[in-house]
Amino acid sequence: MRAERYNFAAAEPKWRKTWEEAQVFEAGAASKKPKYYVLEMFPYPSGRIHMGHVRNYSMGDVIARFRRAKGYDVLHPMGWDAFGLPAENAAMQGKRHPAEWTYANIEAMKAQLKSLGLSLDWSREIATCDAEYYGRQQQLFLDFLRAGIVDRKSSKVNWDPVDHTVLANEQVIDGRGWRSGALVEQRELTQWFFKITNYAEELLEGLDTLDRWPEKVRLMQRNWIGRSEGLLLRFALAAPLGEAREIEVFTTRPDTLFGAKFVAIAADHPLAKQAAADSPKLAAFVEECRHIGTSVAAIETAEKKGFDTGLRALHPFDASWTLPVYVANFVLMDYGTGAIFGCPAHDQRDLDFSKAYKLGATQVIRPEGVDPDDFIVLSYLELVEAFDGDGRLINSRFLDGLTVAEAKEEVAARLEKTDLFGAPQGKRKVNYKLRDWGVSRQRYWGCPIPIIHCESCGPVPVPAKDLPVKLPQDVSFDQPGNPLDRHPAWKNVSCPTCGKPARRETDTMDTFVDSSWYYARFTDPHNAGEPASKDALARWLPVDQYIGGIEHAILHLLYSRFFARAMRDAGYGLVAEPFQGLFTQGMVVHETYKGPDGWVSPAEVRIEAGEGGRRAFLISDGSEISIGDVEKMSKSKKNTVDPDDIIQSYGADTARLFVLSDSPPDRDVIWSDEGAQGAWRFVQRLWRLTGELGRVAAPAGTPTPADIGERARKLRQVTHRAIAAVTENIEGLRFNSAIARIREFANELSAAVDEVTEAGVAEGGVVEDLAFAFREAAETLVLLVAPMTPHVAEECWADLGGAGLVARAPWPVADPTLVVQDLIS
RNA sequence: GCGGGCGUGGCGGAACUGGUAGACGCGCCGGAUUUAGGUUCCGGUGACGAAAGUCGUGGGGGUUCGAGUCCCUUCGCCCGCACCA
Repeated sequence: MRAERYNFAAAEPKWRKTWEEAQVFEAGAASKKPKYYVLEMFPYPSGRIHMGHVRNYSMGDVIARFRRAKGYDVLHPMGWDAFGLPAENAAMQGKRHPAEWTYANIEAMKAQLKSLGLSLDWSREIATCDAEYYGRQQQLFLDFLRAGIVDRKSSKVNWDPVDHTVLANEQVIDGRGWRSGALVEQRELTQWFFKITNYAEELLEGLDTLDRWPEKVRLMQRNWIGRSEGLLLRFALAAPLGEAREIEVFTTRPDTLFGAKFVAIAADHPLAKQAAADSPKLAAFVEECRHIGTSVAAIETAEKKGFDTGLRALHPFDASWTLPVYVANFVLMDYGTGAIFGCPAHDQRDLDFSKAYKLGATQVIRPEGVDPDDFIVLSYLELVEAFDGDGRLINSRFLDGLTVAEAKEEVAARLEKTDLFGAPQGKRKVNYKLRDWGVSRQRYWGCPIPIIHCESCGPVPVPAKDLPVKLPQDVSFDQPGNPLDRHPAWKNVSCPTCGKPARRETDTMDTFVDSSWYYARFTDPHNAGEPASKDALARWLPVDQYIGGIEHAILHLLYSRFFARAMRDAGYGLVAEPFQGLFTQGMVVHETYKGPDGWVSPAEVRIEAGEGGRRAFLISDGSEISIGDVEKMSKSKKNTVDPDDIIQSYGADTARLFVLSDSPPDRDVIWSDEGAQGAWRFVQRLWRLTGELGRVAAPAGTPTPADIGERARKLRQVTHRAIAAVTENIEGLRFNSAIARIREFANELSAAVDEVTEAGVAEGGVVEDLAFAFREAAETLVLLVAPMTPHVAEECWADLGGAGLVARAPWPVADPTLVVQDLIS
């Protein structure tokens, strides 16, 4: 007896068990098929999944199921980005060991993810905190070291005083630590670096090949790499200061050299420090510059300030022409050489500075087709905007009349031939904003850097046979800092080379290292001898479709792109671009509620809708509260919805359907209970409609009747047009449109059933051709909706008497002759 | 400042290379069913109009037989980067 309502609570676990037992989702079973690798950014095991995860993984699952149906061998794995600070913080507060905390969270989240019915290959599960994983990462580190991609150098680092660790430049936002929010201090430390700058050009060029990435992300990376072509140029000092007799600057505008009015150096520039030694006032100014914040507000409001060092620089083309040397607050030590020459007429900052210190300005470039009288100013104080466009050179001696490009070339060519202190005075240089990636972190819960420091031999790699260097379990978190540093038994070892007493490197790797190669590990997740076999990498990489949040547009994605190249150069034969297609999904947002005592969670709120609009009331006492803006789900605003609650009351299919419908996947989707109910109704409707269709459809396996009548042909057209449209929409990742089209198809089928029922054809069996068309329509509906709502699809499929599992059924193919529109004049 | 995205009913949003604007859903209105429903089913729903019809894709202009879509111009919102020489 067919149940009137679809019972998700019984059906969902049943089908998940069936899939698992049949190992439907394990990759590599049929390697003759073409491969398709779909990957969603793996989660941090915080303990609970949130709606963002549901959305992210539902999208990936639609793609995985769709591709599987299209005949691909699909790799769709899942794992855990399991190292990181929260585990240590939890350890400090809750007295639980980070490992215990992390693995418990993984278990809890895994159960939640499983309840969503995702078509994941769990046999490939990895956690970055497993020695099985991080041991291979240590191997990679040593491979990179051998390949010259790892460096150890003393450098100024960003020190987070709250988290007691070093941060990469990418992890400093507005001068504050990205996690702690603490003001970052500068410290001089010896650190391990990955030489990502060696790959700057390649990483930049590679962006052009990524035509399935969002333009926005490619641009963000391009800006981050920050390539600029220019000239390194040395100014001789009129009189030496101690040993120093020159200043080197970097410029992208050597053409404006005859418009130079001053040279400016950063407050941290060695020359500034030297000059400050003899001048208390200059020293005070240098100190002041240090304290100016680098926040957005500070930069916008900061005046251009400077201080004359008293030094004078000689113009490269005219030794009788001296330029004052200023320390200036707008010159950055960590870009270029930390020194510039200022051309006020053609650079806004230089103009502001020049006006403040009365340094003058000479216009040396005039746009073409402009009346000189309209362009040339009598006094530079009349200049409001520096002209940085194209034109021809004026007031520039031998450069006069040349274009900007020609003048750049001319100046570079001349200065490359000019000698200054035994070397060419100028040198063409491509400069990048990108810095080397400092990976040392003074934390416990991370991948140990596999190095032993020996007084005689220096830093010695841990021999391959001793990998993995495992984290010790017996550590304490009763004081700040790195517990590894306070663990003598672990720390003190003998040197692998000379056998003398030595100590282990106690720093661990930045957790971004862990996530920079996990996509590669998934191809061969349990390989105990190497990160992954060449065969496995060759079989599966690159990832065909990667899905995740825009927040990783720079860090994670750039590091991963770097790692793929580094692994290639270390002999793993990886392809350069790890992610062929990238999709950045929008957030799940929810309206907020505020009562007299602050934010109220949706679970405590009852919504009443009427002609006066929607109103919110507290369930507890019935008092009315206000409805606020729709915002990103967050604990602070209490506007979160727990996926578990939704799955409990509506089932996984409903949750999946809703996060995929309504909004385009790259935009935010507003979660609302009304919307969830809409999805719920459709899941129920699928079941009901399948029953109705089953009543008028031919039995499974009925061959196409020779004679197709008009009514049947119309129905087949409806079916095949739906196939074509839904297929196209899923391929284009327009899941919202795909679902809309499926609902439309369902509406059309309802109408068709009504029609035949009214016409009386249904009772006692419809005619053969129509019964066949209904059979086709019913199966098609189930097949099309299966990637989104896989459980109910299986239930309907079984009810229709379909062969095998929907999860294994091939995707329907649209008949072109049925898809073409009838001509309308 | 530089860059990216967007502007369509009460709301989220459809509309392929120009071809019936508003698919699909939410909400709302009406009806039905039920011992019982915040969760079921059916119908209606851009605006104005009694109707025929007219007007409608941020504003203005243009190309075209035909424009949400193409061109010019203008207004507004969101996001990212930012003293990078």
